[in-house]
Amino acid sequence: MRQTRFLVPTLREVPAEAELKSHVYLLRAGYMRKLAAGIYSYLPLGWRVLQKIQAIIRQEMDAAGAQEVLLPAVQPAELWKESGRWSFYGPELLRFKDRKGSDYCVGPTHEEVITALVRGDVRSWRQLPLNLYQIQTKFRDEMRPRAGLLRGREFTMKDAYSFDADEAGAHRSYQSMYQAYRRIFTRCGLDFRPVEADTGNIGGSLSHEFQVLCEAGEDTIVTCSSCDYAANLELGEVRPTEATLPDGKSFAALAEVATPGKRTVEEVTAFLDVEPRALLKTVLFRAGPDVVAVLVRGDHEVAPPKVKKVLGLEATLEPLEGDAVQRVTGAPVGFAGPVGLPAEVSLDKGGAAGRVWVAVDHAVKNTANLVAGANKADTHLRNVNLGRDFKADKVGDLRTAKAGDRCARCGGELTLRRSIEVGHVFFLGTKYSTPMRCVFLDEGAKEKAMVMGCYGIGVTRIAAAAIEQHHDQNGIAWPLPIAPFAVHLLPLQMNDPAVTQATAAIEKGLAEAGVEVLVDDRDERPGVKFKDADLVGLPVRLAVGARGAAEGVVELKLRAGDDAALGLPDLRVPVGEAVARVRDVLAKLAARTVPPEAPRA
RNA sequence: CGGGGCGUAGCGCAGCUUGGUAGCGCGUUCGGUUCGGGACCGAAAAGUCGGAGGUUCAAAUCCUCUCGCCCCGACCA
Repeated sequence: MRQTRFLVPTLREVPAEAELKSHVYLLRAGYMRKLAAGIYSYLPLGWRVLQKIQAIIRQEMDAAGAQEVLLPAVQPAELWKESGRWSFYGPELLRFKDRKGSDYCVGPTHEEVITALVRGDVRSWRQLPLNLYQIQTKFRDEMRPRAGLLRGREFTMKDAYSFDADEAGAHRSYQSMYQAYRRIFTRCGLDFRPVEADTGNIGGSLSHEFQVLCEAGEDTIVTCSSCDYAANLELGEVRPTEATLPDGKSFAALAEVATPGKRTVEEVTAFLDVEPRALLKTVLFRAGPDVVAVLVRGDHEVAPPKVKKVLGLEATLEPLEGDAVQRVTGAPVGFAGPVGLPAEVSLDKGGAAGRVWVAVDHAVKNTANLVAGANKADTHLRNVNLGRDFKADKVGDLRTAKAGDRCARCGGELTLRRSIEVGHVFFLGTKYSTPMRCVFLDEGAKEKAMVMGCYGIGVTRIAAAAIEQHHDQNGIAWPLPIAPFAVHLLPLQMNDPAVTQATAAIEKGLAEAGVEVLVDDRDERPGVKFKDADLVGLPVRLAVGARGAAEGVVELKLRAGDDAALGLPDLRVPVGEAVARVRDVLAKLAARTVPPEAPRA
């Protein structure tokens, strides 16, 4: 491809709107342009990258037995009312009316559509398992789009849905997708971790996220330094510390202390001159009609997904609002404590009474003589102890992990790292198939709900994440499999016959060898071409200069700068050998992103 | 949605405090000299100053209201 015939509008200056490197370079190097907040046009280079990523996804999905379909972007409200999400999804769902006044939405995800499709055409156990996927533009009206492609409102997603006859089959489908995802992200050149994740609003019982390690990410994951345990921060398990609790005789006497206006951990610790770890923090949640009082130490944070899991709750935990706190504790916000909490409470006036659960984190159990709220305005209690002063319905791991905590599996040290979620797999069970009557007849002619899984990949987000992991101060350095072209060929003087001849010969040779090459045939000075080549970030650069061309040599250089690592001690390559050398280098680069598992037949 | 910031030529910005001719750099076009890490000289095109209303003889500048964009917090591929 000749660059004079290819739209690559590079910018010398950083657009004011961009901050993150991936965002800056995608704009500066001419990969995309913004149309509105979180909505982008992909220019030829950008579209080639997305197509490369999509091709990898298609290969792996097909190899895993999934079939590609394309579902509508515009969806009728009826379907969403059937699943209940028309009212639950919230303002992220872009809704509109057609000319007849009927409600529609632009699909943010496709569980409803796929379930409606499958229930109509799949009736027999003989047709299962079934895995359908699509690569499509999604729209989510995000409250805050940011960082270019990392969080757009319109984005490209691969979503897959599996349907099985039973749980065991569904687990096989889940595992198959999990392995396919590992291969996909490896092939995209990403440094990632599969982590245990919360099932969130999509529901289900099992879920993993694929997180790309990167400081610019919005997520935090915990990883163990000794074993391969990794989880989303909100779920990362912590091994309880050794009990420091003295026996009952060492409990100091319970005592009230006046703490006028001191509500927060900071205020109370400063006022009483104690460490945060000497405090007991009581956080109240609403869980349906019930209340959950979660007790963690002052230096810890509650992890709601863990609480939900430990208590085995169905309902989601919502923070309890101020007047409800007053109703439960009899005190204003800031003075809640475990001592003397009611066993039952009616949250809403005249409403049914709900239970008050007390869930205690290990660290609270293992620490003696804590300071806690007294359930009385402007008052705290000293020397509060589990067992003597209050009882727990459940003791468990309820807090967010901190760096330096111990791994629950092996006792190794936990590390917190920032990351970008590029994929998510969910085991759904019958969450959608039961209410939407997606059923089949089993071998005994008995009607059963299909067991489902759903699997998403952020295609556009992969492009951004790859740049976050592969760039330097001069621009992008694409991993070969998703680079828009493999080779950037730079004739440095367009008026030198030896240069243009050598360039044409190499271009032809590469084309015949099936190597994708972009030729910078613009009448620009060498400096401009080098700068733009660094910015655009193609893996291999071939520079053809007048001096070299006269001697019959060109310069072969890797964008990532690790030429020596690939056995390229000398940048100068004879023109006649250039194509062979490039193929050799490309083969070595390609070997870097081959998944460890054996290729499929 | 809350908090902060910004809208002036394709991009980056100045001008606004103290109203009066719309400017600079880059890019673009034409001519010339250059040619291995964003060259130089000369000429040129290009802006309803985000929009609406108001104050004024006069508004990019002052006032009001709007729209858009970016960044920080609760969500997710």
